[in-house]
Amino acid sequence: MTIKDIARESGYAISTVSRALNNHPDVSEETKRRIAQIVAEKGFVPNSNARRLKRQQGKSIAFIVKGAGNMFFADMLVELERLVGEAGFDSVVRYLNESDDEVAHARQLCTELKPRGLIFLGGDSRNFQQGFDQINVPSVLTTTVNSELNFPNLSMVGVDDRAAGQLAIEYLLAKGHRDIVVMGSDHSAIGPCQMRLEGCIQALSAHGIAFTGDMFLQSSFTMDSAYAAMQSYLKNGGKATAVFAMSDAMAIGAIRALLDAGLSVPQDVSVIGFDGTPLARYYSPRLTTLCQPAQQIAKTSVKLLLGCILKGQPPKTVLLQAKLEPGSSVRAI
Amino acid sequence: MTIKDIARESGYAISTVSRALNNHPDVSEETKRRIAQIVAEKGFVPNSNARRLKRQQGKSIAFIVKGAGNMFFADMLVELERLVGEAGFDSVVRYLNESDDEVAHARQLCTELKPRGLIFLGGDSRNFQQGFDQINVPSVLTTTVNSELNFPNLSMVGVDDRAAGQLAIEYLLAKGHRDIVVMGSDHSAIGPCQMRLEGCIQALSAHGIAFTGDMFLQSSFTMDSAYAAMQSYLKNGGKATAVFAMSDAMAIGAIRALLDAGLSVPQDVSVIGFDGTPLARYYSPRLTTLCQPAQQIAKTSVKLLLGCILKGQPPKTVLLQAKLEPGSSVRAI
DNA sequence: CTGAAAGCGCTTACAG
DNA sequence: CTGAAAGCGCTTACAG
Repeated sequence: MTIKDIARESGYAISTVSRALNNHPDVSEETKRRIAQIVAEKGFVPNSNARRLKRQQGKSIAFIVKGAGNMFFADMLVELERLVGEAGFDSVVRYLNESDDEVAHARQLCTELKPRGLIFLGGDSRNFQQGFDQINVPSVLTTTVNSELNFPNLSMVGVDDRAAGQLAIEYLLAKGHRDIVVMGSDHSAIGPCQMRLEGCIQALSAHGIAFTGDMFLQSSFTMDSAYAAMQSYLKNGGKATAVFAMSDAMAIGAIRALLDAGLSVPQDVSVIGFDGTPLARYYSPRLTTLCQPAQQIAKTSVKLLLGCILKGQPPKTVLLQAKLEPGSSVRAI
Repeated sequence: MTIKDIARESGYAISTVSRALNNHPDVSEETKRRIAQIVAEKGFVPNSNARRLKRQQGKSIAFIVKGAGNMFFADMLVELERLVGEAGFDSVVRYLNESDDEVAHARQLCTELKPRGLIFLGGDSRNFQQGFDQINVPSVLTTTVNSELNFPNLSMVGVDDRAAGQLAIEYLLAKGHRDIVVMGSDHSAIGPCQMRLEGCIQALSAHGIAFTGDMFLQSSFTMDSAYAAMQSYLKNGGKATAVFAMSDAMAIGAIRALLDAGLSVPQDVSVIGFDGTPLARYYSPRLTTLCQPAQQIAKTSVKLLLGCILKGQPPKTVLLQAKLEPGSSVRAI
């Protein structure tokens, strides 16, 4: 079943059928209607390979996701796909490990798929600095903004990570905690973790507490990894009264390790997460967390991307604020 | 940069370049090497649209997922994508609502994308009975097996849902519970819920307990929906001492509702989940759950699918057993 | 082992 | 408003 069959069936030429299918302005309504009817009758769907070959570009947006197990990204992704779908784009998703080079993968994807746009969920600025200049489709780096990144086709949408890190620590300080530990991924990578950590350090030093290396627990953004990190911290005699984990998944992994060590949360140790995933509200204890405005991030990301693709608008950087959502995983001491 | 450029650059004809690119047997090693070198040098990647248009089929496997928020499916999907990726296939994912007709969507996807195979995560037998005969690519219905489904291109891999339902109830009965409530999605749909419920009813009646409609709480496979279902059950004076929820997400939603009503788990109410997602181990209380062998299901599904696609093997039905994983969300009374 | 040529199913100037 | 024709970048019989 091809456009040829529809042409024969309807009595119109192939080109007219094509135009009708694409809702081209200069086809009479009558013709459009008759062709639409036959198309519906036969259940015809245009071959997207042929279409893309001609158009020399797909109708797709590619998503590059760093960390397949990242709950926050997973939730975001569903929303993002819904939004681009509404705008008539297909979406293709590529999952990467946290350590993979997302920009190199994106370059490959571009030559392969010719997507109209790219959305990165998570990313390391160093990779962008090194290779993003070879990418020329409109892109948005979502959930991270780094002011050092400056490309004519890259928008950024995310929360103010430094302010959020500061907020987390100030909250714990206000609750009387002095012995605080921060859990994040590799902070030498220039990304949200580094920014959040900077905020932490700033807040701590404003209260006369010097940040030292043993106050940082390294973990990837998974429950398993956080569990292991917290377990080894405790084994080494760690005695913090509060933990700031840079994702809800990390927080949950850490809490499990605390519970398994016979400690309770928040009686013995307070824990604050990051992201504000639905799970934070459902976990027990209900997680105190820095809530990222996921809906707004998703909506803004898609809006900016479509603006670039469809209207040639310049890229933009949108910085949103994370909001502290109190749960019951932190207590005052 | 097209195959034409490579042809000019290398001095070979387009057709030879194409054959070299596809590692066709009757191209001399020497030629292959020289062409490979130029391809690497130029960073040439064949246009997959043109390729697919010619071949009249993609190199992709399509995944149809019912329920974007289903944690179990999400974890499965990552593993499935990894496996088909290793075998050299692309994967494309389509998320559907629980109420959508997955077979109708699959049909559309087939004409659009010409995938080599289909993997359904979740599915309603009625939809298959009605429309699957129009799908002719090798497919597997994963996480559900229904003996009434019989198609020459449909494999099924999943746990014995009836036995699993029985197991859950027998466990609760053995712990002394008599007042048990079952939470699942629409059980008039012919699917895993119905099968599990049948197992439940069988186990109950073997112990002299008649199953009545008020012992079933309907909910979709999300935390939110389970929360609402449990909340309204409690509001109506529900007094069960144990809940069997047909997914871990449901169990977590139900637990939150119990906690919010001032009840504690498992002291006041015991809860048993289903799936054995990683979260079950991390939740507190650690969830008692019927663990599906996700790795094995994924591996088997991909093996069967590739067998059908690559070697023309007939479809198979593989029934695995769920295993009760004790946590601390159930107590003996 | 290699080349010239047809054709996959569309879209889109160009003509009318 | 509609049609005839070229061509997107590949693959693959067919011929040599």
